[in-house]
Amino acid sequence: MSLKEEIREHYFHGHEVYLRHISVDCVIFGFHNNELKVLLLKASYANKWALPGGFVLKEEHMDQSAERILKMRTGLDKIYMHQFYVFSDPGRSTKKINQQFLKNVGINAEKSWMFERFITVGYTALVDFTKVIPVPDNISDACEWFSISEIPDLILDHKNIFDKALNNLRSELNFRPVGYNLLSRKFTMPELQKLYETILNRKLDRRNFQRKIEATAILKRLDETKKGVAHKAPFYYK
Amino acid sequence: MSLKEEIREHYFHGHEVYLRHISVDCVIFGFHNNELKVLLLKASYANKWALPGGFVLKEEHMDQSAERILKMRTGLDKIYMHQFYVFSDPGRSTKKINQQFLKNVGINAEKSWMFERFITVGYTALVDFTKVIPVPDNISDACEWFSISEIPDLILDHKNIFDKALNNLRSELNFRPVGYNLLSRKFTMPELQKLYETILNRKLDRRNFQRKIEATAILKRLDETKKGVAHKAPFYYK
DNA sequence: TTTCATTGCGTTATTATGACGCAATGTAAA
DNA sequence: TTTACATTGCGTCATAATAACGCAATGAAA
Repeated sequence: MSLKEEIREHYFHGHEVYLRHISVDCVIFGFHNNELKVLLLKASYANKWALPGGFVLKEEHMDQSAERILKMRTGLDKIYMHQFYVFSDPGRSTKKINQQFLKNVGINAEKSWMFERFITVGYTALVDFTKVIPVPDNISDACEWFSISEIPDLILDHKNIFDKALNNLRSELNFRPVGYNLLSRKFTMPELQKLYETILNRKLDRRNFQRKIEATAILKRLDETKKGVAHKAPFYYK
Repeated sequence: MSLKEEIREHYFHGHEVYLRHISVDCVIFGFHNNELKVLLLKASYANKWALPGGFVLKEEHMDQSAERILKMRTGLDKIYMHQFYVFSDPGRSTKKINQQFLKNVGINAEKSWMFERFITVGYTALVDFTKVIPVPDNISDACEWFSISEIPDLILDHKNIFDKALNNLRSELNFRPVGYNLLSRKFTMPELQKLYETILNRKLDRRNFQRKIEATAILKRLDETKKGVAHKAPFYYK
């Protein structure tokens, strides 16, 4: 099936496969070069970027939809995903953007389930940056990581969704040791601290940080040390 | 329009007014006689009880749907409602229960948007028990308060929804002074403490409790005292 | 060999939390 | 009228959690 046929199929018969009015948007966080990143898709039809999203199959749990979307965009499996908010502003109309998209690919449509109103559920995932192979979906031109300090223009209310996800991550970090899902299996304390500082957007005391992490998280210290600049840096893993 | 016609209208044409596949369920908490209560509807067609629920109008924000449902069941206006979770298990089929209901009222239907799968968003509200006038909806026989220690059999996954709401309330109470939305404008410290103890399901130290509340919440102490048994009980209001 | 940024492992001060003492109050019983 | 007593306001003290900082050891770079 050609891309155009796929799109036609989706717009004219997607409602036979997916639930109407409901979508899922994923805010996928990664960490690289001491920067917190988020995975975005290039929605060239709107000349903007977008969060990876999708729809809920008729017999599918929404958590599974989110995991399916994550898998398709990153290749990653069995990552814990967490719903954080429902966005239901009736003003978040996807109609215009879908019509523009169809026009671009040369499809005429008066009516489609995709023109109707959508309520979207936001999900977050914390992934190991190095394990991700970004794959755009078939209506996007690119799938790339963006530093959270340099988010481009996003379609619809995706900036709002992203902001809420980041706030959610920040508050969650305070009372759950969820951070090292963003790092590789092996990491040093300074690396973990840098990650926390980036997410929380403030400096932390090196010594207090180490104490607190060792108290709350179940980490195992390895004898191995890092080869780099100054002094030993024992490795930890979860 | 007769009730039967209303029901027929809802089952056969409701999807022209509401979004398909999406519902809202409200867990409305109150406090009375030193007990935490929840408002339930008698779904006699299933011989069980149910959370007050409803659907999302085509041009309505979901928060407004929840407020509309609250208003209809309690008469209360402008109460802050808070979404706490999306329930999307494909196993939560409303089809059977709706068919049973239609059979009871003597309507035949092969097809209806109400037979399709629903994803529901849970909302909580904390209300002043004394201000509520419970009103059943037109498919229920009663609307009553139940102590949370004596929840009857609930339809579908409503018990699960209720449990999640209660957990949500408990954890929220720890870091936000949200409790006195459940009390009248004027209340004493012992009353507020009893409320907290009921929600958290454990005893609290009287003196430490007072200290903490006065530290976190913006309460104003009145000169007025309670007429009752022993000693003065200064009144507070928010 | 020296320099120096970085790290591991501490101390001290401050604040938050939990457990409890005690005198004052005001209704109810004597 | 007097006494008893449950309850309240206001306090102390011990412990735990948090924040701020000292210092010697390390090991690559100068």
